[in-house]
Amino acid sequence: MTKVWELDASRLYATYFEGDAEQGLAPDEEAKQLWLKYLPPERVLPGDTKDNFWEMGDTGPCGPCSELHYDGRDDEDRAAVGGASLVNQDNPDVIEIWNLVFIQFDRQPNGLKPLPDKHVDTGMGLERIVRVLQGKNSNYDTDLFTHLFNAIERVTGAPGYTGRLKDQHDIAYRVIADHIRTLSFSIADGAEPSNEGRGYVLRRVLRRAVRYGRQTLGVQGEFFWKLVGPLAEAMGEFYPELVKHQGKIEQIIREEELSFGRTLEQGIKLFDDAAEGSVRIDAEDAFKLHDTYGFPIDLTQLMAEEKGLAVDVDGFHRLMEEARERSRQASGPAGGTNLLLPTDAVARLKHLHIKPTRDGDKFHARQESGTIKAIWNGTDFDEHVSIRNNLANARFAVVLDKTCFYAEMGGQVGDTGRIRVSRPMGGKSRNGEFEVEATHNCGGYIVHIGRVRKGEIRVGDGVIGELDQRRRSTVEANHTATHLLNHALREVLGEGVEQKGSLVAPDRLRFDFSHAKPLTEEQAARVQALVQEKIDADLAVHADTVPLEAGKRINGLRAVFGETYPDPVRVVSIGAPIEDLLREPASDTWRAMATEFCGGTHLKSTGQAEAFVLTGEESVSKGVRRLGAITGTPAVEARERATKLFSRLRGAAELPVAHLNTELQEITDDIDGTELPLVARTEMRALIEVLQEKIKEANKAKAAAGRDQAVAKAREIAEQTTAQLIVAELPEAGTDRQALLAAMDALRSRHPESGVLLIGVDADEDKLAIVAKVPDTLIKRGLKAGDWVRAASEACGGKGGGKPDSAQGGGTGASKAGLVNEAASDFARSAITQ
RNA sequence: GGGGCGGUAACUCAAUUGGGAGAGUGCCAGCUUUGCAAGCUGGAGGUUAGGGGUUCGAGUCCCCUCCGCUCCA
Repeated sequence: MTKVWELDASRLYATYFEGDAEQGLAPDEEAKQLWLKYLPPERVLPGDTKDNFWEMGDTGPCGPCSELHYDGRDDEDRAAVGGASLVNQDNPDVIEIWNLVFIQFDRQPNGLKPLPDKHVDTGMGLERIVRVLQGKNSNYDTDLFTHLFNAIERVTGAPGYTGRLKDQHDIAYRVIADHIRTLSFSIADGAEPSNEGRGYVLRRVLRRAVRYGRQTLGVQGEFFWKLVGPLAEAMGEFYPELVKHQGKIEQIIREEELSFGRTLEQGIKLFDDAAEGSVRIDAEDAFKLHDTYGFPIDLTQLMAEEKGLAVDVDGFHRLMEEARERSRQASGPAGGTNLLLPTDAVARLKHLHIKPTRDGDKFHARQESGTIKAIWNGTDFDEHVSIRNNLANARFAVVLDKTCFYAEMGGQVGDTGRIRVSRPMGGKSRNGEFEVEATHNCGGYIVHIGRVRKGEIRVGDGVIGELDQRRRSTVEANHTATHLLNHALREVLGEGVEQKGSLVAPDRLRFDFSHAKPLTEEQAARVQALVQEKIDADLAVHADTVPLEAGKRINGLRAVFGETYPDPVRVVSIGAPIEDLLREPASDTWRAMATEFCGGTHLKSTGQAEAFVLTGEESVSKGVRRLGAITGTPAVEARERATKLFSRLRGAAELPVAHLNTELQEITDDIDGTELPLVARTEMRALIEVLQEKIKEANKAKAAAGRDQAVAKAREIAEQTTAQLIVAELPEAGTDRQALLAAMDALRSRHPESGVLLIGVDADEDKLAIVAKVPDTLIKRGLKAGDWVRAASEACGGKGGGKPDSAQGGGTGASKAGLVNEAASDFARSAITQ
C-alpha cells in the first residue's frame, strides 16, 4: 500500500479486536503487535465486537478481524480533528479499505466452538482503494463508474449523473450501475434469476434496478440489458468472463426485464392506489403486489419509503404463510405414502439383521421368487395378515428379500402386480395373494404397498412376485422415449436445455427442462420427428454399470444438473454398446446417441415404443417448460383422431356460413376434449381461426345490409310524415340495436323535434326490440322515453327502461309488433298533457 | 398441483348502477407545408380471446375453455 501505490502512511490506521469478556474472548494482542511494527501506537486502535468481530449470520464460521482505514481528509481538517477519533464513525472520508478476518470459531446456538482448521479471510474493496487512489469522495465518482454512468445516460435518455447523495435521480443511477454489475457477474458465474434461493436475490436486484429506471428515470421500455455491453467494455479486460458470456448475460437479463416490464406498470398503478391518502401500505396490497405483479416485498418497502410510508410487513408474511399452507393442502399427500417405512422402522429391520432387498433383477425379470421378510401396517410390523382381517381394504407394506418390482425413482413410477404365496410357512397360508398397488424404496428396503386379495400372507412365506407386465412395458416405452426426447431437445434447442424433472407413468410421460420461451410449432414438430426417427430405426437400448469417473467422460452424456450419482453408476445408451462408449469416450459420434445416467428400466429396442406424439407444452415456472407426450397405441390413436378432425375441418370449410358456426363449435369442443398431437392441435387452431374470420365477415356484411335497409326505410318514413310523434315498425332492422339507432338518427335528423319510437322485429328469433328518443320540448310536456318504452314493452310481455331522453327495451313475440305499435301510440298521446 | 391477475382497433390503454365501445400513437386520403416526433381536415380499422348462462338489454354479472403473466407447493 505504501510502496506500490504510495499511499501516505501517516493517513493509515489499523484496528484490532479488543476482546469481549462476556463471551470469554481475549484481546487480539497478536494482531496488535504485528501492526505496531509498522504503525505508531496512536494509529493502532482497539475495536469492539460490532466493528472487529466478523460473523456471517446467527450461526456459522466467524472470528476477530483487523482492518486498515484510510484518512482521506485535507490537511487542514486533519490538523483540526485527529483521524483516530473518526475511524469506524461513518465519516465519508475516513474509510475502511482492507479487512483481515481470522476465521477461528464456529458460532453455534449455544456459543462459540473453536474450529479445527483456522484461516485468514482477507480482502480489499476494489472500489474503495480506487476511490482513495483517485482522491474521490465517493466510490461512484471513480472511473469504475463514470463509463457506466455515461452508458446509463445514453441508454435511458435521462439527464446525466450529478453526484448528489440524496437525490432520487442520482440514487437511481447508482443503484442501476451497481445492480448491472451484480447481475452480470453473477450470471457469468452461472447463477440465474429465479424464484428461489440465490436466484431470487438476483431477481429482486434486477427488479429494483428496472423499476428505478422506469419510474425514476422515466425510461420507456427495455434498457437494463443494454448496459451489459458497456460494463464488459469497462471491466472485461480484467474480468474476461464478462466478455465471454456477454451474449448470454444480455439475453437472460433482457428476458427477465421484459417479463417484469409487463407487470410493472400495473403494479405501480396498484401501489399508487394503495398509497393514496394512506400512511401505510396494508398487508393485502403488499401481498397482491408480490403475488400477482411480482413485486418483491423489499421493492414495495423501498417504494413506500420514498413516499414516507410504512408497509405492514408482518401481515405480509402472515399472508404468505397462508398462501403456502393452501398450496401444501392442495398438493396433499399421495395415496399410500403413510405406508412408507419411517426411519425408526427401517432401523428396527436393520437390528433384526434383515438385509436390504435385492432388486437387481428388476431390469430383466418380470417374475421373481422370494421370501416375505416383514409386513408393515402403517404403525407396526405384523406377523401375518389375512383376507379376514382385511375387511376394510386396509393397505399394508410387504418387504421381500428379493424382488423384480421397480421402486419409484428418478421420475419412473413404481411397479404394480401381485405377490403369490408359493411355499407357505408351516402350511398355514395356502393360496395367499397380495395385490401390489405401488412400490417404493425405503432406506434400501423395497416396500410393496397394497392389500391382501386372497387367503393369508405370513412372514417367512416363500412367494412369487409377478409384476403387471403390460403396465411395465408401457412405462418402459415412455422412459425410453423420455431419453430420446431429452436428446432431441438438445438437438433442436441447443446445449442450454437442462433436464429439470420428469415423470414416467404408464399412460404418459412428462419432461421439464430449462428453456425461456415456448417451443415454436416448427421446433415441436422437429423434436417429435426426431424421436419418431429413432423409434423407426429400432435402435438397441444398452445399459451397464460403470465407474462414475469413466461415465462422466462419455461425450454427450446427459446427467441431471445438481444430482449426485452413485459410483459405480448405471449408464443407459440408445444405439451404442456401453463398452464402445468407454473405449473411446471422447468421440463425437456419441453426441448423436441419447446417453444418460439412469437407474430406470427401458425397452430392449426403441421400435417397441411404436410411436411418439407430443401432446402438450406449457410453462411450469419462469424459464422452465414442460412437454407432455405419449407412446405406443395411444399415440397412434391420437394421430388417427387428428386425421379425422382435420378432414372434418376441411369439410367445414365448404359449409355455408349459416351452419359453419355450430360445426366449428363442435369441432372446437372435440379438440379441447381429447388428447391430440400438439402439432396438429396448433394447426387446427390456426385453421379454425381462418374460418371464424369468414363468419365474422359474413355477419358484418349482414349487419351492414340490415342497417342500410333500416336507414332507407327510416328516410322513407321521414319523407311521408310531419308528425310530432313517430311510431314505426322496422322489420328490416331485426333486433339489431345498432340498426335501429342508425334509423333513429336518420329520422331525427329530419325531425329533430319529434319523439320517435322504433320497433325492430326478428321473426326467426320471435323477438322484438324497441328504442325511443324524446326531445327536451316533449319531455317538458310529459313524455319520458323510459316510460314510453316501458309501456310499449309491456304490450308484448317484455321490459325496458332508460333515461327521459333515450331508452331501450324489448320482448318476445314477433307477431305482437302491431300491439306494441298501438300501445306506444296510445301512451304517447295520453302522456302529452299540453 | 393450488391460488391471484389479465386478454377491448395494428400498438398503448380508457369505458361511472348493465343502457349507442372511446382516446392517443400508427395507417389511408385531402389540404397546407416542405428543417428535426410538423400542422389542419376527413376516413378506414372492433364477434370486446372463444363458448354457454342471467337479462328487454352484457365489454361490464355467473359458469366453462383457450392464451399470457405472477406467486406458492
